[in-house]
Parts: sequence; C-alpha cells; structure tokens
Amino acid sequence: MQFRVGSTNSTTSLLRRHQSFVSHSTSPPSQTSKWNLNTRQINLRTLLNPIKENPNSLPSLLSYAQIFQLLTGTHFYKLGQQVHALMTLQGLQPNAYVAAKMVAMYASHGDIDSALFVFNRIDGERSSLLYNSILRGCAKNGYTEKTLEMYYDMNSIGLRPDNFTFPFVLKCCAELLRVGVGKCVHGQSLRVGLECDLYVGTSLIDMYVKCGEILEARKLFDEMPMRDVSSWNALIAGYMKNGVVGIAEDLFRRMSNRNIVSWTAMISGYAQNGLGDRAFDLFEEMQREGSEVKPNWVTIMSVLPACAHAAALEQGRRIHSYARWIGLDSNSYVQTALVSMYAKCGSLVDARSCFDRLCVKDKGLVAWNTMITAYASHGLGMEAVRTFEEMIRFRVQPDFISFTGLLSGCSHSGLVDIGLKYFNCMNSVYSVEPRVEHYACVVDLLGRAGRLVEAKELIDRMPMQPGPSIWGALLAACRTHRNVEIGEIAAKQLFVLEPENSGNYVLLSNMYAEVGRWEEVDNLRVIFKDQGMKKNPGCSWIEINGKAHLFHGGDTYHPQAKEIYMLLEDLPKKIKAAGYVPDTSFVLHDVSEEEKEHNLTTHSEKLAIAFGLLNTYPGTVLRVTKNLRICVDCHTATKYISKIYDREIIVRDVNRFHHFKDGSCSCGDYW
DNA sequence: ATAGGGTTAG
Repeated sequence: MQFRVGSTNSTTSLLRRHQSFVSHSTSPPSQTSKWNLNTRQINLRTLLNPIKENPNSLPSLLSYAQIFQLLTGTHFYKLGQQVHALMTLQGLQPNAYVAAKMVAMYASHGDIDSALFVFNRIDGERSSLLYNSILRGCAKNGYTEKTLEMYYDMNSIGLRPDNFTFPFVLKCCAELLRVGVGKCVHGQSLRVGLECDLYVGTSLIDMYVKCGEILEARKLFDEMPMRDVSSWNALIAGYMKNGVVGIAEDLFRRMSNRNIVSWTAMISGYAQNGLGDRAFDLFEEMQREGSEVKPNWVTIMSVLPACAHAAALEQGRRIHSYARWIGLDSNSYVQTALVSMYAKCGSLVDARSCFDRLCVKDKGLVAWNTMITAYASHGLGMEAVRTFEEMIRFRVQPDFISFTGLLSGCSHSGLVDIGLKYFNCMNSVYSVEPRVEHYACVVDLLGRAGRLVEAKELIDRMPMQPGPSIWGALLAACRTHRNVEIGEIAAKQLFVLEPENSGNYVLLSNMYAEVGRWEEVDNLRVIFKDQGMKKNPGCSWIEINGKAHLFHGGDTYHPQAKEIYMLLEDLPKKIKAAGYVPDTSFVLHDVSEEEKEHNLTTHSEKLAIAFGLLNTYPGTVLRVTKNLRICVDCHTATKYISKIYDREIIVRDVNRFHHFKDGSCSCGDYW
C-alpha cells in the first residue's frame, strides 16, 4: 500500500492552506420532522385493525397493495411476511399491481429472493409497473446482471419501457462498464421518444461518463432540449472522474443554480485529483455562500480524504468538530472516513476511537478494511491480524482489500509464516481470488525477510502477468538485502514496464555504487540524462499548530535556515558520541565520503525534524510526512534524535508510519 | 416509483 502523493507543486500549494475555515457561529440545523413516519403508521393501523379484529374479513387486493406500500422501507419486515402469508391463506393471488408493491417491499429489505418469488408467480399479465419494481429492486441491491436480464425479458414480451425503466437499466450498464449495451438502450430510448426526458437524459450522460466516453456525454448534454441541475452535475462529475478538472471548473462557474450535489461533486473531484487545497478552498467558499447550500454527510465524507492526503491532522480535527456541530458525525460513512483520516494523519488512537464508536450494524466491510489497513500502515501487523479475525467472527465477508491490508501488515511486521498461511487459503477458506496486488504483498513479505529466491520463484509461477508492483517489490527487497544479481533482473523488467520512473534507475545505480561497479553506475547515469529524467525530489513537511511547513532536501531559503543548519551540524557530534556511524550507501553518485555525509544531513526529513525541535515545546510529538521512502541514514538518525531530545517523532513515508521513541522505531528496523 | 455528489485498496 502506498500513500499517493501528487506532484510536488500541488503538494506545496496544498500545504499553504491550513487556516481555520469552519465557522462555529451558526446554530445547528433543526432535526427532520417525524411527522411523515407517524401518518404512515396511522394509515397502516387503519388498514390492519379490521383484519386483526375480524379474522374472517376479506380485505380487497387494493388494500393489500396499500399495506405493502406503507411497509416499504420500514423496519416491519416480519409484518410484511405475515400479511403476505395471510393473503395466501385466504387464497388471494396477487395481481400485477399488488405484486409490484410486494416486490418493492421485499426489495427494500434486500430480500431479492422473495421479490423474485412473488414476481415469478403472479396471476395474469405482467405490467411495466411490475417490471420497473423488480428492476429497481435488483439494481438497488447490486443484482446488476439480473437487472439487464429482466430488461431483455421485458422487451421480449413486448412491454414498452418507460421513463422509470431506463434510469435503472442505465445505472447497471454504467456499473458493469458495458457501453455497448448502454448504446443499445440509448437507441431504444430514442425509439420510444424519451430522449427529452430529464431523468433518462441525465442517466445517459452518467452512463457514458462512467464508461469513460466523456465526448459522447458532452454531445448528449449539448443537444438536450431541457436540462436541469442534475444534468449539469452529472457532466461536471464526469469531467472530474476523467481528470479534466479545468472544464469541470468552467461548467461549475457557468451554471446558474448550484445545489449541494454540485458543490460536493467539485470538492470530491478536487480531492480525487490530488488537489486538496482547492477542495478546502471550495468547501470554505460554499460555507460563505450562506444558507442556500448546507453540507451533508457526502460533503463531509468527500473533504476528509484531502486532509488524509496532506496529513493535516489539525485540519482534519476541525472538520471532525464541524461535523459534530452540524450533527453529521454519527453517520457511519462519515465515521469510516474519519477512521481513515486519523490513521493517515498519524493518530491511530483517534482512528481506533472513531472505529469503536461505530455500532455493530454500522461496522461494514469498508470500516473493517480501513481499520485493518490502519494497523498495517502503522506497522502493527499482529493487530491487523486480530482485527481481521474479529471481522470474520462478526460474519463480515472479506474482500480483496481486506487481504491487501492483512498481507501488507504481515509484511511490515515480519510475520512471514502467518502472511503465507493467509495467502495460501484466501481462496479456499475466504473465497477471495488472489490478485496481482496480493502477489505483490507476498513478494514483499518474502523479500523483506531476505527470502529473495523464493520471492523470485513465486513470480515465475504466478497465474498472471507480473506488473510493476511485483518487480518493484522485488527490487526494493534486493536493495535492502544487497542482492545485485536478482536486483538486475527486476530492474530490467521495470525499465521496460515503466521507463519513465526514475526511481528504478536510482535504486539500481545505488546498488551498483555500493559494490563499487562504477562503470555500470556511469552507464545508468548516461541513460538517465539521455532520457531527460530527473530524480524525484524528496520533500517532507511537518505540521505545527495546524500549519504545515514544507522542506526540500538542501533548502537554504527558509527564514530559520541558519538555526536549522546549526542544529543539524551540531547533531553528528551529539550522535557520534552515542556511537552512531552514518550510513552513506544511499547516495546516487560517486562522491567523497565527506560530501556524502553533508548530503545526508540536509535530507528534507531531517530539516523538518530540526525545524520541529526548534519551534515546539519540549515533549511535543513531532509529525513529519515524506513523499518518498525514508532512507536508512535518516531512520537511524531519527532514532537517536528521539533519545537525545526525548521526543516522540512520527514519520509517515510513502509506505508506512514510523513511530520513533526513546531511541528505537516501531518498525523494529524492518521496513 | 425514476437522474446527479460517495468512505477502504491502487
């Protein structure tokens, strides 16, 4: 697993924003009225009481239909079953109209089997209404293939699809990424003259957008005789999903009525495209806009990843308290997003407490996966395993993400045997087919443990093509265990698979340099230059009082540069007195030892830590984030710093968290 | 009864 870090530019600008944007001066919104539910219950009682009082009474089919309609979406599933049973006892066969209501009732409880049972044995002809009802049920409950099957069925018996039919079917085409089917359905909607319908048109835009055909969606949008907010929103989200941020922005600025969905589409689009700073800006702007638009749980859930990405813990806390203020923090999706945010911002304690606040029924697959991954990324492999087992006990079916979390957790903690055990039985016991990413985890697992030959053998007998993640894991392991021979094999594959990735050249070059093969180092340097590649610049940032401070390796223009460098120059003496020898094997070029040592003292993570030491009170925890993997030397130095200055230092690198305390690191030097 | 924004992993 990796923390995705965008381009340095976007990271830099992202970090400029750390001001409070949440105003707590407004009062929380009032609770939604319960009136609706009460009238529903009263109506239900007037229908049911006559039956209860006189068991011989024979209610009409119409009143049965009304009962089922009132029961749809309520908690009275059992009652619905009883009424159904009563109907059967009275020898009443539901007609298409009653069946449609029954199907809706069962489907609203996720009971598709019963819905299909009713659907398949009705009295008389089926209606479009009945088909729409079953389509809705199947589509809403993830039975996508079944939905399409039903749609074919409906056409084959000559029933005319209407404005309600198409949205359900198109949603499934989008989910299955079946543009071919979608185009066919598009044709049918034209044939029945529904191209002007707002719902059908918007569903078509959405379908094309999700299948990646943004031009087709645009064409449709431009040709629509009538559009509303939803059509605009669908297109905006479409451009965002396809990474075309500029056009999305343009549309957003041009549209006349924006609603909360429009704002959320923009905010989440920014966050997903690695533009967290703009996500925050817009979130603020939306609040300034006044009472017209109120953020809802989707909005909150969409800003949180931007905090996670920037490791902006204080920002995240502010959004959390804002969510609490407007009464959205109890939403299970928001809570799950909070777990992830806190974990990625380095606070495992807060992550866990949010997780614990979720009640049992709200602890869904995603929440469990998030917690497992959180432990894994903080190097608590055994906790990840325990959480996974707990999830199984709660009868939550794991998916491929559960296993990437579990396996990477084992890998980072050196739990080789446990990891292999899970990998070997994930299909047979848990019915999860291993994917490339799982193989990558196991290559990593074996590789970190120094079992490089076994790792290579695993790659050779993989059932799928090994991709960059596989060879990358092997190369990194070869670097750690100084195996040039296998490292070359991995690197050569990577040069073909991802020629633009400079990191691979740097890694191999370092390996050659270490064993003194300078000729090969020179060769690589030539290739490196010829292809115009640049070393991915390392940068680190530290959050102090909710404000982020960014450093690049060798920065000298910082206002406090002088003090920072003084502290760092002083450091080797202090550390050497404690028996520390700098590890210079991670420097790319062949330079003299002193120069190497100098380069190392100015690595960005050291600058950030020094800055933190200078600008916080003794005892404050330092939280540093780095866009690359932390190097061995900085890792060692940080251990000493934590001891000499008596500080807890938490470093998040691309792969995981390191908690430094009292001279040692939570990773046990195993990463 | 119908459309548009969506948390985990990469």
